Amino acid sequence: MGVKTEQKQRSYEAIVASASRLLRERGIGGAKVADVMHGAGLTVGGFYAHFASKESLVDEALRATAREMREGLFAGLGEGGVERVLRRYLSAVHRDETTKGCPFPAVVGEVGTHAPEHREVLAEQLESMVSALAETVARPSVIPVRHVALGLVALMFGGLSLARATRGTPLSDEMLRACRAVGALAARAAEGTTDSTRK
Amino acid sequence: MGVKTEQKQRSYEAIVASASRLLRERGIGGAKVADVMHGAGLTVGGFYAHFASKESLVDEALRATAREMREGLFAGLGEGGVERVLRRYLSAVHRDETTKGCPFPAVVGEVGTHAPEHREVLAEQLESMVSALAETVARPSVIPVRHVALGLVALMFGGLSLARATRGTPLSDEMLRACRAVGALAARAAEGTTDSTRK
DNA sequence: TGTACATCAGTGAACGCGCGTTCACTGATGTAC
DNA sequence: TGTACATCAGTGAACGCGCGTTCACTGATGTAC
Repeated sequence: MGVKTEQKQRSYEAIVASASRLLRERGIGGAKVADVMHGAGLTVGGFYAHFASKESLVDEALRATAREMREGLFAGLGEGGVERVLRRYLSAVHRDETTKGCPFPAVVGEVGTHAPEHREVLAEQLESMVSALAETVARPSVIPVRHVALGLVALMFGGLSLARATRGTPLSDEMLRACRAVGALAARAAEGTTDSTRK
Repeated sequence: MGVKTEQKQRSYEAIVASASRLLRERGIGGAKVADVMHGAGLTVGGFYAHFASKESLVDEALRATAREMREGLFAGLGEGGVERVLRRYLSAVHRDETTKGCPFPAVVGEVGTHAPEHREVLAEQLESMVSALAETVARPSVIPVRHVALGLVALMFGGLSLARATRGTPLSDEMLRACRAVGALAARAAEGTTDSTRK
């Protein structure tokens, strides 16, 4: 097991890439096996030569997309990079390019309500994101750096999810803007900086 | 139209109440028509004497649950009540009682990915929540009160959604606690209060 | 070098199941005379 | 007061469709001799 020809490996990667797109765009239920295979240039029947079930494909795509997001979002950022992360994550581009970026808005609701089988993988990927974000939080901090990171992840995820769900209404852009402002405010307050009037 | 016997009106209310429970617990896709009717003490076939489609039931239940949440969450709170709202919303009880409370964690992901037909109703109910929360934000504020409310709603929604999706893992409780702290920090920072070391 | 056979990735139709919706029917209640 | 009929809320089986999964088959590639 684990031994694959090059051709099969290429197909496997095409399936994961297609699933990664569809999972973010349509969620777990919306990423249908036939559509995923079609997106990989293959047909339905071949799927089970690569994965034991749709469930394991979703887990794999969730890991792949979360890692990809971290690589883009935190690239070249260290301590003090929080505001840049907020601007990248809570941008109109990120909201509108639904096949790329963060997978959480498309899957968290489903995992919370009727797909607990993905809870472990989700928690593990969320933890990775929190840890990565914590690296960009300024020290010293008036509350634990990890708490700041957890709160900011909730704000970012919440803001993006709500902005996507209200796309096309005035609330959507407003939500992104407000979350960037409130996130920056919280980050600076945690830092202890009292210059709260800075533009 | 609009004319109903008392009996039919009672059945209608039982259906909406059942849908309100199931919608919050299982989301739009998980709130199946047969289950909703069974929860109301009726059978499937009778559904279409009350609603034109599942879609209109979901809209109705979304309005009902969001209103109910606002009535509980903001009851007896005025300006300066933000921290109490945060403690109520981001509590373990609210996370665990999935048939009650906020409907957003169960529906926002679906509306964003594959149920745009509920976008209008969702946006309207979200707007009501933002307005209600804005009433509890302290004035004067260093950024618009409405922006503070938008950011806090995103933080609250995001924190509750993530805590529910990771229920049972250590991350879940931690997320609630961190969001309460970061929310309070942001609210105080907006207020201009510099006493950021208050316990 | 050629022939027979094995291996392997992928195909596409079919299966089983669940869901929203429809519809002929039932049983209770009200009304005309 | 009793009988025939209309109305109305609800029943439960059936329909059509979509989805995850299975499976007999195909066509290409590799290997033995």
